Amino acid sequence: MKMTTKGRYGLRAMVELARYYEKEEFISLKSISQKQGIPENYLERLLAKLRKASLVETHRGTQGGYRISRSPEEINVYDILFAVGEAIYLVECTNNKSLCHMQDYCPSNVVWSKMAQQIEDVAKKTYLDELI
Amino acid sequence: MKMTTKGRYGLRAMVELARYYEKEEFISLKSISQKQGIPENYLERLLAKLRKASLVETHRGTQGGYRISRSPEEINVYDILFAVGEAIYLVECTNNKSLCHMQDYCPSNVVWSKMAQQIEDVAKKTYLDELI
DNA sequence: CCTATACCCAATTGAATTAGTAGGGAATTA
DNA sequence: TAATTCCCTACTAATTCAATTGGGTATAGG
Ligand code: FES
Ligand code: FES
Repeated sequence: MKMTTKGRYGLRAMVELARYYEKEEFISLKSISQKQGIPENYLERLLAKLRKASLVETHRGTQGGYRISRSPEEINVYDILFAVGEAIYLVECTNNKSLCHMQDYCPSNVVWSKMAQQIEDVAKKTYLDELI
Repeated sequence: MKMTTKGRYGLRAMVELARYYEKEEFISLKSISQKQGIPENYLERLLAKLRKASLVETHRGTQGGYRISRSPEEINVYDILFAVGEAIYLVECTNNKSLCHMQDYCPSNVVWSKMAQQIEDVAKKTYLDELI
Protein backbone atom coordinates (compact mmCIF):
# COMPACT_ATOMS: atom_id res chain seq x y z
CA MET A 1 0.00 0.00 0.00
CA LYS A 2 2.08 2.87 -1.26
CA MET A 3 1.55 6.20 -2.86
CA THR A 4 3.10 6.31 -6.32
CA THR A 5 5.57 8.89 -7.51
CA LYS A 6 2.79 10.81 -9.14
CA GLY A 7 1.42 11.82 -5.77
CA ARG A 8 4.75 12.08 -4.02
CA TYR A 9 6.57 14.11 -6.64
CA GLY A 10 3.46 16.08 -7.44
CA LEU A 11 3.00 17.34 -3.92
CA ARG A 12 6.68 18.08 -3.46
CA ALA A 13 6.75 20.11 -6.64
CA MET A 14 3.70 22.07 -5.59
CA VAL A 15 5.12 22.78 -2.16
CA GLU A 16 8.24 24.04 -3.85
CA LEU A 17 6.26 26.30 -6.17
CA ALA A 18 4.06 27.51 -3.34
CA ARG A 19 7.13 28.97 -1.66
CA TYR A 20 7.49 31.45 -4.52
CA TYR A 21 3.88 32.49 -4.68
CA GLU A 22 4.49 35.98 -3.37
CA LYS A 23 7.34 36.72 -5.76
CA GLU A 24 5.24 35.88 -8.80
CA GLU A 25 8.31 34.79 -10.71
CA PHE A 26 8.54 31.67 -12.85
CA ILE A 27 10.65 28.76 -11.68
CA SER A 28 12.26 26.53 -14.27
CA LEU A 29 11.62 22.82 -14.44
CA LYS A 30 15.34 22.29 -14.07
CA SER A 31 15.43 24.19 -10.82
CA ILE A 32 12.54 22.29 -9.26
CA SER A 33 13.90 18.98 -10.44
CA GLN A 34 17.30 19.70 -8.94
CA LYS A 35 16.09 21.03 -5.63
CA GLN A 36 13.71 18.15 -5.18
CA GLY A 37 15.83 15.42 -6.73
CA ILE A 38 13.22 14.40 -9.25
CA PRO A 39 14.08 13.32 -12.85
CA GLU A 40 13.51 16.30 -15.08
CA ASN A 41 11.54 14.66 -17.86
CA TYR A 42 9.41 12.73 -15.46
CA LEU A 43 8.52 15.78 -13.44
CA GLU A 44 7.71 17.58 -16.65
CA ARG A 45 4.81 15.28 -17.31
CA LEU A 46 3.42 15.82 -13.84
CA LEU A 47 3.66 19.58 -14.22
CA ALA A 48 1.84 19.28 -17.53
CA LYS A 49 -1.06 17.65 -15.71
CA LEU A 50 -1.00 20.26 -13.01
CA ARG A 51 -1.14 22.89 -15.69
CA LYS A 52 -4.12 21.25 -17.36
CA ALA A 53 -5.84 21.30 -14.00
CA SER A 54 -5.07 25.01 -13.76
CA LEU A 55 -3.03 24.60 -10.61
CA VAL A 56 0.09 26.02 -12.20
CA GLU A 57 0.71 28.33 -15.10
CA THR A 58 3.68 28.48 -17.39
CA HIS A 59 5.70 30.78 -19.52
CA ARG A 60 8.17 29.76 -22.19
CA GLY A 61 11.46 31.24 -23.21
CA THR A 62 14.22 32.84 -21.21
CA GLN A 63 13.15 33.57 -17.64
CA GLY A 64 10.20 31.29 -18.24
CA GLY A 65 9.10 28.39 -16.10
CA TYR A 66 6.26 27.39 -13.83
CA ARG A 67 4.43 29.18 -11.09
CA ILE A 68 1.48 28.41 -8.94
CA SER A 69 -1.69 29.91 -10.37
CA ARG A 70 -3.64 30.43 -7.18
CA SER A 71 -2.86 31.25 -3.60
CA PRO A 72 -1.58 28.26 -1.62
CA GLU A 73 -4.52 28.81 0.72
CA GLU A 74 -6.83 27.83 -2.08
CA ILE A 75 -5.13 24.62 -3.16
CA ASN A 76 -5.47 21.47 -1.16
CA VAL A 77 -3.71 18.13 -1.41
CA TYR A 78 -6.73 16.48 -2.97
CA ASP A 79 -6.64 18.91 -5.88
CA ILE A 80 -3.05 17.92 -6.51
CA LEU A 81 -3.53 14.18 -6.21
CA PHE A 82 -6.54 14.34 -8.48
CA ALA A 83 -4.70 16.45 -11.01
CA VAL A 84 -1.72 14.14 -11.33
CA GLY A 85 -3.96 11.10 -11.44
CA GLU A 86 -3.10 9.50 -8.15
CA ALA A 87 -6.00 7.17 -7.35
CA ILE A 88 -7.34 7.44 -3.83
CA TYR A 89 -8.98 4.04 -3.43
CA LEU A 90 -7.31 1.07 -1.83
CA VAL A 91 -9.01 -1.73 -3.74
CA GLU A 92 -10.30 -1.77 -7.28
CA CYS A 93 -13.69 -3.07 -6.15
CA THR A 94 -14.46 0.20 -4.40
CA ASN A 95 -14.49 1.99 -7.71
CA ASN A 96 -15.64 -0.72 -10.03
CA LYS A 97 -18.22 -2.88 -8.31
CA SER A 98 -18.27 -5.34 -11.20
CA LEU A 99 -14.77 -6.45 -10.30
CA CYS A 100 -15.83 -7.45 -6.83
CA HIS A 101 -15.89 -11.13 -6.01
CA MET A 102 -18.91 -10.64 -3.75
CA GLN A 103 -21.74 -9.40 -5.90
CA ASP A 104 -24.09 -7.81 -3.42
CA TYR A 105 -22.20 -6.95 -0.27
CA CYS A 106 -18.56 -7.39 0.61
CA PRO A 107 -17.66 -7.08 4.28
CA SER A 108 -14.04 -6.29 3.51
CA ASN A 109 -14.99 -3.48 1.23
CA VAL A 110 -16.56 -1.70 4.17
CA VAL A 111 -13.12 -1.43 5.70
CA TRP A 112 -11.28 -0.43 2.55
CA SER A 113 -13.84 2.21 1.72
CA LYS A 114 -13.68 3.68 5.18
CA MET A 115 -9.90 3.92 4.93
CA ALA A 116 -10.06 5.53 1.51
CA GLN A 117 -12.58 8.02 2.84
CA GLN A 118 -10.25 8.98 5.65
CA ILE A 119 -7.42 9.57 3.23
CA GLU A 120 -9.63 11.69 1.06
CA ASP A 121 -10.70 13.72 4.07
CA VAL A 122 -7.12 14.46 5.05
CA ALA A 123 -6.30 15.38 1.47
CA LYS A 124 -9.23 17.74 1.24
CA LYS A 125 -8.60 19.37 4.57
CA THR A 126 -4.92 20.05 4.03
CA TYR A 127 -4.06 23.20 2.13
CA LEU A 128 -0.70 24.09 0.68
CA ASP A 129 -0.19 27.13 2.88
CA GLU A 130 -0.11 24.84 5.92
CA LEU A 131 2.87 23.04 4.45
CA ILE A 132 5.30 25.86 3.80
CA MET B 1 -2.09 3.72 -3.94
CA LYS B 2 -3.49 0.24 -3.60
CA MET B 3 -3.66 -2.46 -1.02
CA THR B 4 -1.86 -5.58 -2.22
CA THR B 5 -3.39 -9.04 -2.35
CA LYS B 6 -1.79 -9.84 0.96
CA GLY B 7 -4.14 -7.50 2.74
CA ARG B 8 -7.12 -8.10 0.50
CA TYR B 9 -7.00 -11.86 0.47
CA GLY B 10 -5.91 -12.00 4.07
CA LEU B 11 -8.92 -10.13 5.36
CA ARG B 12 -11.34 -12.03 3.15
CA ALA B 13 -9.98 -15.33 4.37
CA MET B 14 -10.28 -14.25 7.97
CA VAL B 15 -13.83 -13.04 7.49
CA GLU B 16 -14.64 -16.40 5.98
CA LEU B 17 -13.10 -18.24 8.91
CA ALA B 18 -14.75 -15.96 11.43
CA ARG B 19 -18.13 -17.16 10.19
CA TYR B 20 -17.38 -20.62 11.52
CA TYR B 21 -16.07 -19.55 14.89
CA GLU B 22 -19.01 -20.94 16.83
CA LYS B 23 -18.92 -24.34 15.16
CA GLU B 24 -15.30 -24.88 16.07
CA GLU B 25 -14.77 -27.05 13.00
CA PHE B 26 -11.78 -26.84 10.69
CA ILE B 27 -12.24 -25.46 7.19
CA SER B 28 -9.99 -26.72 4.43
CA LEU B 29 -7.78 -24.45 2.39
CA LYS B 30 -9.53 -25.71 -0.70
CA SER B 31 -12.90 -24.65 0.60
CA ILE B 32 -11.79 -21.13 1.50
CA SER B 33 -9.96 -20.72 -1.75
CA GLN B 34 -13.00 -21.78 -3.75
CA LYS B 35 -15.54 -19.71 -1.86
CA GLN B 36 -13.37 -16.64 -2.04
CA GLY B 37 -11.88 -17.17 -5.47
CA ILE B 38 -8.30 -17.02 -4.31
CA PRO B 39 -5.52 -19.22 -5.78
CA GLU B 40 -5.01 -22.14 -3.42
CA ASN B 41 -1.23 -22.12 -3.21
CA TYR B 42 -1.13 -18.40 -2.81
CA LEU B 43 -3.67 -18.33 -0.04
CA GLU B 44 -1.80 -21.09 1.68
CA ARG B 45 1.16 -18.84 2.20
CA LEU B 46 -1.01 -16.15 3.72
CA LEU B 47 -2.64 -18.61 6.08
CA ALA B 48 0.79 -19.77 7.15
CA LYS B 49 1.58 -16.23 8.22
CA LEU B 50 -1.72 -15.91 10.02
CA ARG B 51 -0.93 -19.11 11.85
CA LYS B 52 2.49 -17.87 12.87
CA ALA B 53 0.78 -14.79 14.27
CA SER B 54 -1.55 -17.09 16.21
CA LEU B 55 -4.64 -15.75 14.51
CA VAL B 56 -5.60 -19.13 13.12
CA GLU B 57 -4.86 -22.67 14.15
CA THR B 58 -4.62 -25.73 11.99
CA HIS B 59 -5.10 -29.42 12.00
CA ARG B 60 -3.81 -31.86 9.40
CA GLY B 61 -5.29 -34.97 7.92
CA THR B 62 -8.87 -35.82 7.05
CA GLN B 63 -11.35 -33.32 8.45
CA GLY B 64 -8.40 -31.05 9.06
CA GLY B 65 -8.05 -27.45 7.96
CA TYR B 66 -7.93 -23.99 9.43
CA ARG B 67 -9.99 -22.27 12.06
CA ILE B 68 -9.82 -18.96 13.78
CA SER B 69 -8.02 -19.22 17.10
CA ARG B 70 -9.73 -16.42 18.98
CA SER B 71 -13.14 -14.86 19.08
CA PRO B 72 -13.77 -12.47 16.16
CA GLU B 73 -14.39 -9.79 18.76
CA GLU B 74 -10.76 -9.99 19.74
CA ILE B 75 -9.21 -9.75 16.29
CA ASN B 76 -9.02 -6.48 14.45
CA VAL B 77 -8.05 -5.63 10.92
CA TYR B 78 -4.71 -4.27 11.99
CA ASP B 79 -3.74 -7.62 13.48
CA ILE B 80 -4.46 -9.25 10.15
CA LEU B 81 -2.67 -6.69 7.99
CA PHE B 82 0.33 -6.85 10.26
CA ALA B 83 0.37 -10.63 10.25
CA VAL B 84 0.33 -10.97 6.47
CA GLY B 85 2.92 -8.25 6.08
CA GLU B 86 0.83 -5.57 4.47
CA ALA B 87 2.69 -2.32 5.07
CA ILE B 88 0.55 0.52 6.37
CA TYR B 89 2.64 3.51 5.34
CA LEU B 90 2.13 5.47 2.16
CA VAL B 91 5.69 6.60 1.52
CA GLU B 92 8.93 4.87 2.35
CA CYS B 93 10.29 7.98 4.03
CA THR B 94 7.76 7.70 6.83
CA ASN B 95 9.36 4.49 7.98
CA ASN B 96 12.94 5.00 6.94
CA LYS B 97 13.90 8.62 7.47
CA SER B 98 17.26 8.10 5.78
CA LEU B 99 15.50 7.63 2.46
CA CYS B 100 13.90 11.04 2.67
CA HIS B 101 15.11 13.68 0.27
CA MET B 102 14.60 16.37 2.88
CA GLN B 103 16.91 15.59 5.77
CA ASP B 104 15.41 17.49 8.64
CA TYR B 105 11.79 18.23 7.92
CA CYS B 106 9.65 17.30 4.95
CA PRO B 107 6.36 19.15 4.57
CA SER B 108 4.87 16.44 2.39
CA ASN B 109 5.63 13.79 4.94
CA VAL B 110 3.31 15.52 7.36
CA VAL B 111 0.46 14.73 5.02
CA TRP B 112 1.46 11.16 4.23
CA SER B 113 1.98 10.37 7.89
CA LYS B 114 -1.38 11.75 8.84
CA MET B 115 -3.07 9.64 6.18
CA ALA B 116 -1.23 6.53 7.28
CA GLN B 117 -2.26 7.22 10.85
CA GLN B 118 -5.89 7.41 9.84
CA ILE B 119 -5.67 4.10 8.04
CA GLU B 120 -4.05 2.53 11.05
CA ASP B 121 -6.77 3.89 13.29
CA VAL B 122 -9.53 2.41 11.15
CA ALA B 123 -7.68 -0.90 11.05
CA LYS B 124 -7.28 -0.95 14.81
CA LYS B 125 -10.84 0.05 15.52
CA THR B 126 -12.46 -2.48 13.23
CA TYR B 127 -12.97 -5.93 14.67
CA LEU B 128 -13.88 -9.04 12.76
CA ASP B 129 -17.23 -9.51 14.49
CA GLU B 130 -18.41 -6.24 12.95
CA LEU B 131 -17.82 -7.65 9.50
CA ILE B 132 -19.83 -10.84 9.58
C1' DC C 1 16.71 37.81 -37.65
C1' DC C 2 18.88 34.34 -35.06
C1' DT C 3 20.05 31.83 -31.15
C1' DA C 4 19.62 30.28 -26.48
C1' DT C 5 16.22 29.21 -23.28
C1' DA C 6 12.72 26.56 -21.58
C1' DC C 7 8.20 24.53 -21.94
C1' DC C 8 5.51 20.85 -24.76
C1' DC C 9 4.44 16.03 -26.03
C1' DA C 10 4.32 10.95 -27.45
C1' DA C 11 6.38 6.68 -27.52
C1' DT C 12 9.41 3.43 -25.77
C1' DT C 13 12.33 1.01 -22.63
C1' DG C 14 13.84 -0.55 -18.15
C1' DA C 15 13.23 -1.86 -13.36
C1' DA C 16 10.86 -3.46 -9.61
C1' DT C 17 7.31 -5.50 -7.31
C1' DT C 18 3.57 -8.40 -7.03
C1' DA C 19 0.95 -12.39 -8.18
C1' DG C 20 0.72 -16.92 -9.15
C1' DT C 21 2.64 -21.84 -10.02
C1' DA C 22 5.05 -26.07 -9.17
C1' DG C 23 6.39 -29.78 -6.59
C1' DG C 24 8.00 -32.50 -2.85
C1' DG C 25 7.34 -33.32 2.28
C1' DA C 26 5.11 -34.51 6.80
C1' DA C 27 1.24 -35.29 9.95
C1' DT C 28 -3.27 -37.32 10.78
C1' DT C 29 -7.27 -40.20 10.31
C1' DA C 30 -10.03 -44.02 8.77
C1' DT D 1 -1.59 -48.15 4.31
C1' DA D 2 -3.94 -44.99 1.54
C1' DA D 3 -6.37 -40.70 1.37
C1' DT D 4 -6.47 -36.27 3.09
C1' DT D 5 -4.78 -31.92 4.13
C1' DC D 6 -1.46 -28.83 5.98
C1' DC D 7 3.66 -27.40 5.32
C1' DC D 8 7.44 -25.13 2.86
C1' DT D 9 10.68 -23.30 -0.67
C1' DA D 10 11.95 -22.02 -5.06
C1' DC D 11 10.74 -20.47 -9.45
C1' DT D 12 8.17 -18.01 -13.19
C1' DA D 13 4.85 -14.94 -15.11
C1' DA D 14 2.44 -10.72 -15.21
C1' DT D 15 1.72 -6.23 -14.20
C1' DT D 16 2.67 -1.82 -12.93
C1' DC D 17 5.54 1.90 -12.16
C1' DA D 18 9.48 4.80 -13.21
C1' DA D 19 12.48 6.72 -16.23
C1' DT D 20 14.48 7.80 -20.77
C1' DT D 21 14.59 9.17 -25.54
C1' DG D 22 14.03 12.43 -28.87
C1' DG D 23 11.81 15.61 -31.31
C1' DG D 24 8.77 19.93 -31.35
C1' DT D 25 7.25 25.01 -30.40
C1' DA D 26 6.96 29.56 -28.18
C1' DT D 27 9.57 33.49 -26.22
C1' DA D 28 13.16 36.88 -25.15
C1' DG D 29 17.37 39.12 -25.93
C1' DG D 30 21.22 40.45 -28.66
S1 FES E 1 -14.12 -8.73 -3.20
FE1 FES E 1 -14.33 -6.70 -3.83
S2 FES E 1 -14.02 -5.57 -2.05
FE2 FES E 1 -14.41 -7.57 -1.41
S1 FES F 1 11.04 13.38 0.62
FE1 FES F 1 10.64 11.91 2.13
S2 FES F 1 8.64 12.36 2.73
FE2 FES F 1 9.32 14.06 1.68
